[in-house]
Amino acid sequence: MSPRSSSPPANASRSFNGPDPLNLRPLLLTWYLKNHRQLPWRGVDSDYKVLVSEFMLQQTQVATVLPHYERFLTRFPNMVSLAQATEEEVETAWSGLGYYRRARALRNAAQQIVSDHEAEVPTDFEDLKALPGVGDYTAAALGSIIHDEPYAAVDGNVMRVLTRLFGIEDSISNTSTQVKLRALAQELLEPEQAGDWNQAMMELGATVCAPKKPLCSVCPWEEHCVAHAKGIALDLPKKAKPKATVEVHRIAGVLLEEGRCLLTRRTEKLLYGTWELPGLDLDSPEGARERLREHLEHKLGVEVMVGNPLARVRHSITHHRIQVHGYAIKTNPKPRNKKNERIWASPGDVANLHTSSMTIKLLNAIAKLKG
DNA sequence: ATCCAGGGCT
DNA sequence: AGCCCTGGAT
Repeated sequence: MSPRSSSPPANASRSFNGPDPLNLRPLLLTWYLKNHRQLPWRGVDSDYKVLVSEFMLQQTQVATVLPHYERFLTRFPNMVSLAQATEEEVETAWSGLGYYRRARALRNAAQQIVSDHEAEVPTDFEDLKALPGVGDYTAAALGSIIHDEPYAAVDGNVMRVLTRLFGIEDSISNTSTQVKLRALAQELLEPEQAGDWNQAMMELGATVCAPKKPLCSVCPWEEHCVAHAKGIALDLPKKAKPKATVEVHRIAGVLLEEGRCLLTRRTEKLLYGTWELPGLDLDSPEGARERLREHLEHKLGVEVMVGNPLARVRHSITHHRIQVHGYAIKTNPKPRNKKNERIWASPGDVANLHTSSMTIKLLNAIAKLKG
């Protein structure tokens, strides 16, 4: 056994062992300035645009966000227009993006920014975190990108970069690991260029330090990366096992009349409040027809006849695997529109309602059938 | 068809 | 710790 107690770690002032920030920083920043993607919210002098982009980018990848971002900005061009919009208007503009709570939070955040911060995204970390829908990550992203405040932003990309760079094999599902990674990110941060630094970390994670196909040969940190040296990059980050999936059968009634389809408001927790074809969620498809008939007669208050299955689509939400069964329905008499509950919607109307991708998929399947 | 990426709230 | 959505990769 060789004695090792006599030599303290070279980086004793830091909470981690491994590459030195002073070496790492210029490598990443140079790489970023040369290689980053041109995105519509990058390099703009608009706190509002950054705010909208950060909310959309929560749990959502750039490619998915892009088309929604442009539409949303056209619809709500500035902080005040968003603050003054109704919840319904904002949800509609958010349709298809998912995690609809974010749309409501964003509107509420805009209202708070207008009323408490003179319509400008605040600078102080606690003020940022006090905004609805803003947690540690988003507060740091907004503060650094808009105001160049030295807050380290740690999202999933950054956690992947850090666990690989330092060869951290603890599960990132543990809160304690996340705390450790945030501290690490804060020490690594280039405090003079926090906005570029955070975006560089995320850009590296998104484009080079990818989950399945890391492009180590073009990584500015290749020679410093512990996981790369050990050949375990693909094994990191470690995370907890996902929950088992639950089967859900959505039994929906297709009421068609002169090119219009009857939609009602969803009352189940999943996708709550979105407009959809009327029906019910079941654990199994047993007795679907009869259950649907009872449900619709109760819900619509008319006599209901359930016909043939018209279409079937699949949709997965988190750990729910949903099979949507659409049955042809005849009623007597025809149910009437009812404000905020029932609407006979043309395809054009559907675009102006708060819907989910599940419903759009089913409507598309039916439209294809009918030609 | 399945797997998996991606933050905040309660 | 459990819950929420969509789409791209495989």
